[in-house]
Amino acid sequence: MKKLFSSFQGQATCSGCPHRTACLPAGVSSADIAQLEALAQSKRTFQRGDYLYRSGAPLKSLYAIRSGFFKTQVLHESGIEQVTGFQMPGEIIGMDAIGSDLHTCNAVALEDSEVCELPFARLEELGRKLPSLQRYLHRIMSREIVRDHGTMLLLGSMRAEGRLAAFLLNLSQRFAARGYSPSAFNLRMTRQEIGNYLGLKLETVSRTLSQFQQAGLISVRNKAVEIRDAKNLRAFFAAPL
Amino acid sequence: MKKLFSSFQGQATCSGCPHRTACLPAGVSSADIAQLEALAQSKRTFQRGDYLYRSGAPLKSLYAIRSGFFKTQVLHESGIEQVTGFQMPGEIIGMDAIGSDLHTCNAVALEDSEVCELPFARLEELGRKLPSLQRYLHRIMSREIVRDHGTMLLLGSMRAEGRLAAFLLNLSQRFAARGYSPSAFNLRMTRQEIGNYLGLKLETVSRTLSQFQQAGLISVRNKAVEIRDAKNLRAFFAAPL
DNA sequence: GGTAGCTTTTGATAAAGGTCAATCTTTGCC
DNA sequence: GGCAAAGATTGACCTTTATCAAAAGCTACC
Repeated sequence: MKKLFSSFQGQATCSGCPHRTACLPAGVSSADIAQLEALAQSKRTFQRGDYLYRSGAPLKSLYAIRSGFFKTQVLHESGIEQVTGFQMPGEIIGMDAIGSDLHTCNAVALEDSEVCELPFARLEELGRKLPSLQRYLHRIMSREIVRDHGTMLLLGSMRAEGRLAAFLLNLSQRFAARGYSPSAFNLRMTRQEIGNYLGLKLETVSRTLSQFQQAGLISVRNKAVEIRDAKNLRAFFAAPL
Repeated sequence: MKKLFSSFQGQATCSGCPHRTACLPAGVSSADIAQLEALAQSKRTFQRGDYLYRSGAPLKSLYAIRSGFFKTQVLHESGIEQVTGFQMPGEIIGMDAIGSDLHTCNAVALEDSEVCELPFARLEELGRKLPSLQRYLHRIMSREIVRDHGTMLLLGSMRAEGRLAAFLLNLSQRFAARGYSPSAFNLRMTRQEIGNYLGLKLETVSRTLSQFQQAGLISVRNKAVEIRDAKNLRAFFAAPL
């Protein structure tokens, strides 16, 4: 069989996964984990730039990120694109496709990554049998809606400083939730990608980061970021739009 | 029993509802409609400015809009707010609350309106019995995610003209889908609310509408809008951000 | 039916962020 | 290890949209 991208098929086990407390199993009662595990049978790997799925592709599965980083982007017919989010381990992606049975955005690996594949038809079916799984599925979809509302607030009501501050603090908090340092981490995306996500040009991202550094709020060197003054960074949430 | 806002309890019937083909029942096989109808037992009415729910309120129900118009808005601790959408008859709102069991935004009536109340616990339970309902619930949540991605694209990648053109065309298309004229309709929201939704100030909204009128693309007089040249309005989708 | 208070429009000015360009740094490949 | 390509920084300038202000149009309530 021909290999697509750099995918490889492997066995995924939730019980041994470091993200089991953040990922799907977190919402599923322990008695039912085995059935979920049976469903998440295959694991695929990706290299930087590989597509997990493309806009227009039929809905097959949801994907739990096991390692690595992804971005999702929507494309407009005019050629413009908008990054809609950055996803990290333990997060589930692909829910955009449920409404129309077609994916409506691209998901692209930002670094070498692994995902667990969750065939959606079987997930839905299993949800009918396991109320905890059904509930959890609803929860993660709702949370994506709430997250998107937060991004809309950023884009619609905050200036460049506020957007970037919120972005950095959000990454910090998500790293912390995974047991990594909340104050020192590496950005997996370029300034271009950050800017596209935040509705800013890459030059503005670069300038604003430099400005934060000047002010002693962070230190940046390329992709390496250290948050030095989270309190005052948080204070940038004020929106004179 | 004390009346909340201007609510009143009444009987909702899907079979006689003009929005049955757009609303929840559209996805539910006709044999199962009766069970859904039994669930949507109560109907509530609202006047302009009334809250359907508020941020922080516990999840109780989803709501199908039967008549009227709502806006949803998220609030930031700093006091800023962002309108996340405008909802019209046949649309379901309240899904923001499923993730945390608390509402994360306000829903406010823009004019006198009626909603059918769908108690969420019973909806979820019924979903386990009726695969078509389960599927439909998943679909509407996914569609809200996709809609939000579209709004993020507007906010992140388009200039004032593009945002407003997209906004008008989107309303047009949704009115058309409900059997109203796609070319002549009344805005239910103020310039202020449109601007808040689109990340623009009300003056910019007003100026851009005037500019569209000058160019012969639309005619506006207060809330009354007529789309005169949808083709060229569509051409404003180009994004020099 | 008149008046107070929104809402909308339009103008003048200012500020935020985009554009263009040059330079420097990092990364990846032969 | 060197070189090409991609990514990041910084500066000068310009466009877009916000801000402030004034006036006119609607709406609703007494």
